[in-house]
Amino acid sequence: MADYNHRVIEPKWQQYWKENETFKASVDTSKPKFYALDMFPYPSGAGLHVGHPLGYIASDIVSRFKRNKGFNVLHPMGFDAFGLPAEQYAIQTGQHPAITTKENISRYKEQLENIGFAFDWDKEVQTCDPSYYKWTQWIFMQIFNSWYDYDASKARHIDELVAIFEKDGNANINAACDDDTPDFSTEEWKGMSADDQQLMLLKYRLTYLSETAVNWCPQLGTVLSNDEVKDGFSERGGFPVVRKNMQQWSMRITAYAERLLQGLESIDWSEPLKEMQRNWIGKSIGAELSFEVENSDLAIEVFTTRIDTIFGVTFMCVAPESDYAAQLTTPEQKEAVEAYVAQAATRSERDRMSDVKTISGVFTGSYAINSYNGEKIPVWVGDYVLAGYGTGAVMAVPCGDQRDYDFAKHFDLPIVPVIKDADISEQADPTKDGTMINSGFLDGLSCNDAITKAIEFAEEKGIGKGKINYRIRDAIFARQRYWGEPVPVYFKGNIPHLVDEADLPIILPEIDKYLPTEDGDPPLGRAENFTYTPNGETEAYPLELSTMPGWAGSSWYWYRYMDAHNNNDFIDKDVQAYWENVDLYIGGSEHATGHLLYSRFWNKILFDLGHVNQEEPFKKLINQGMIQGRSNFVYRVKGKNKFVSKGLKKDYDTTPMHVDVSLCYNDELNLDGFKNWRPDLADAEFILEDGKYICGWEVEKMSKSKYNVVNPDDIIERYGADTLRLYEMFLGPLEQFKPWNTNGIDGVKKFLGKLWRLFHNGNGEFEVSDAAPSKEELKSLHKTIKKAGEDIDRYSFNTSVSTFMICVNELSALKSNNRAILSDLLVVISPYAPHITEELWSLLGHETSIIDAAYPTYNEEYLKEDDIEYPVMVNGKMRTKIQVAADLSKEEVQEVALANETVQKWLEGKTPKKVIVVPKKIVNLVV
RNA sequence: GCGGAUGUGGCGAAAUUGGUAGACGCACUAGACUUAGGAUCUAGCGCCUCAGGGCAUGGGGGUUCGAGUCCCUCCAUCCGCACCA
Repeated sequence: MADYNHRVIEPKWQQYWKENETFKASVDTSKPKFYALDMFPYPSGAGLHVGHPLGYIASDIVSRFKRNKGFNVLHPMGFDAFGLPAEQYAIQTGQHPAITTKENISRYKEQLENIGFAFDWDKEVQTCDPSYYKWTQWIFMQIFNSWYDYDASKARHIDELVAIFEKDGNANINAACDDDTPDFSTEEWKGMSADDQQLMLLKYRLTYLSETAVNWCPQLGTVLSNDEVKDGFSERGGFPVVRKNMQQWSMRITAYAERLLQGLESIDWSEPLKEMQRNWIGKSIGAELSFEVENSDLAIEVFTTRIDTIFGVTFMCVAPESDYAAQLTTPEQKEAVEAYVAQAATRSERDRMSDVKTISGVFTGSYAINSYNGEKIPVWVGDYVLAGYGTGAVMAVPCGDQRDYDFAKHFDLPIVPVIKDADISEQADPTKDGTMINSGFLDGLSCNDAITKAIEFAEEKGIGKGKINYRIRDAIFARQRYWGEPVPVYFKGNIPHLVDEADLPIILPEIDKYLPTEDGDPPLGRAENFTYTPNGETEAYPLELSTMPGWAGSSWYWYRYMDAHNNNDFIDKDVQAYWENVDLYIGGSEHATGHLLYSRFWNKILFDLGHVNQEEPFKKLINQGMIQGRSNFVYRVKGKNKFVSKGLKKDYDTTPMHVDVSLCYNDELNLDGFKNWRPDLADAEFILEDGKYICGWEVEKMSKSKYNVVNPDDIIERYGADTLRLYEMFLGPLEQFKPWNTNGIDGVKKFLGKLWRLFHNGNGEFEVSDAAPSKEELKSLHKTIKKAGEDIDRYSFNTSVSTFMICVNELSALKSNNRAILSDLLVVISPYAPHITEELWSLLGHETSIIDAAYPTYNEEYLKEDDIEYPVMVNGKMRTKIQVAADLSKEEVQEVALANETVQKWLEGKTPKKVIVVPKKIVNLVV
């Protein structure tokens, strides 16, 4: 073999790894473990583009590096295979989503294999596989059988709750439950029918049924997720979407709000990502307060973070959707309020959000009593109050809250200042520093002291208490769709029961059409005999017709990889104890408040119930930046089939037009290719500059319609997988968003050619020397070993590629072909460019894969300089450079510097006040 | 509005702890070898200046012998949340 030929080498080694099961990982307690995980892809019909593998390449590099370092590495891959596009395709074509999914997966696998990843395919999981979703259903059952004990701060088995109810009723427990849960005694519990007991328990279970609003599209006959709805219309088809209440499964993630927040402190995630989760959880510390209503038994409950401003409350405001609105309206105001509520209901969520400037509201006719000063305050309905947050009612303090202020100004309600020196002539002042005025017994206190005092008062009078509120809502756990996991629940009457564990999995049934039934049931309603007969009974009961949401299968998959073929358990306890959790997780930040939050939630439940030994699933998380498309443009002269090169376009009236990026090389248009691209361009004419047609470009999202999609297969065919891998890393920092730009790829390809030539003589024959390595060679190598190792520790892959280039350049300059040097160098480069290094490694005569080679350690001895050059500065300005031996002390360097002629001249006989010698860097004399 | 990031040559970018800013690569220029190759090798490549030297990390100010890095302030771009009481 002569020249470096990736087309021969790469398939050869991919085949070798496959045959030898090189990447198979199993428990080995003699070695430390390392678990590298990628967010598994949804296999879409479009296949992979060059942006997808970015994170996989990074995790692959770390995996291979860790393996060379002696770790037992688990690096699996699988597919998040339930999802909407396959179902959509099924609705249109009638093809079963399983077939579409299977085809897409095999395409994805082929593409992934071409890149040479060190995946252990034996551990592959597919969420749509019954042997996988059996355990998703099993986990659902564990969650169903749990309740959350706030006193113990953990989930416990529902049987323990039943035992408590039997002993003490529910008076003494502090559990997460529905808001409308009544108090009951032991006797009352025992007096309930079995069904009523079940309905009561459902109010405590960590997954429960409740009425929730969904986006219902009557024309499509289906429920849509929030991101499928745009401005009140379905994204697909543009049909109107309405809010509709449906009985659905939810997961009580709110019970875990505090622990999800606290847990962030213990994990190594990026600050922006943690911040996103914190915002999503939305903790706010305040107080809950109840206001009596004049001439009524009702009380209005509010949540406030500023109870110190209680004396500044001049009105109350309730959300139009809240029950308060109807309850508090007096007969005189009935007509006005009903009209307002009806009008508010027609405005879509989005209208209300985008139109925050318009102030609207109406008086209910009722008055509340401020228990702190006995004052009568009017109760209004206003759509700036949200039904979904807090209690759906607020105490309005116009002096301290801008929305209350605007409302008060608009309806001419009083504004009472309660903080000294706050200027509220133009707007509210929400700041919390100052002393209280007009505030009765709070006068003279600071805001913080006033909060404490006001809460004490409320507690004494029994009208309120300190409270922590969270913004996070329970997660809806049902989709009225076909292509998802069936929920392992059947109904006796309206009471849900779990199927027997032995009957798992509940297989997704075949149906004739992937659409809802005529009477509006989900697609599963079409299945024949989709029923369940409990053990020992003869009657068949209907099964739940909703399927699980997309996030179900992805909320535990990292555990299944550890023990993918286990038929007896979702994971073997010992296997889990060995692999623990994920050491490095790489994926996009778009999952910040979805997958990553749900996964932490489920993991905590599994932890509480004793199924896993780690409370957090992902120790270290990196968000790889998206690779954007780099679109190319040609400029058509208006009204003509003539195109003008970018540099000359200012002289013409032109319209830009996307051109396929594969027709451009370094932004120069391939004219013949362009003419053949589309029939209407066959007789296109060009106005060239310097004989070339130069295209314009812009960074956009990679998409088919913009003709900027780059397929990794094309890059691999032309440049090779090793070049692709190195180049994606070389493109810039992993976390950064960056456009794909093939312009620089030649440099990386050249580097691999140079590496190849280090091992070959001028005739292209393999030739290495067995001579002892020279000092320069050792220095170059050890510098590289050190830098590459440090770079991986801080996930700086782009700088490592530079380091390799420098090393290869240095060795070429030294005409080095030393076996020992090159052998170590190969191991260092192998995580990045596995194929070429395997080939050269085997040419060196090694019989095992380079992935099992020991990573070389560097020796400081070789890194020492003979002489060090110190710039000598006087008052920070550079004067001269001195050469000194590397092992001189600071004082000795200082002496040499002071003795230097140029420096002497500058100092003009003066003695510097201060001399700063920075080791191996610089000498600075301060006069 | 709130929160978070980012800002360095023609371009992608380095600079890990405050210590010679621009490593490495692309593009560009010149040359060598060839006798067409999108090959390889060598050299040059921030700006100004005749030079000594000066100016440069979004703008302005500060701390320091010394600032891309720390502090204050303003500007621009991107992302997330958004009437959250």
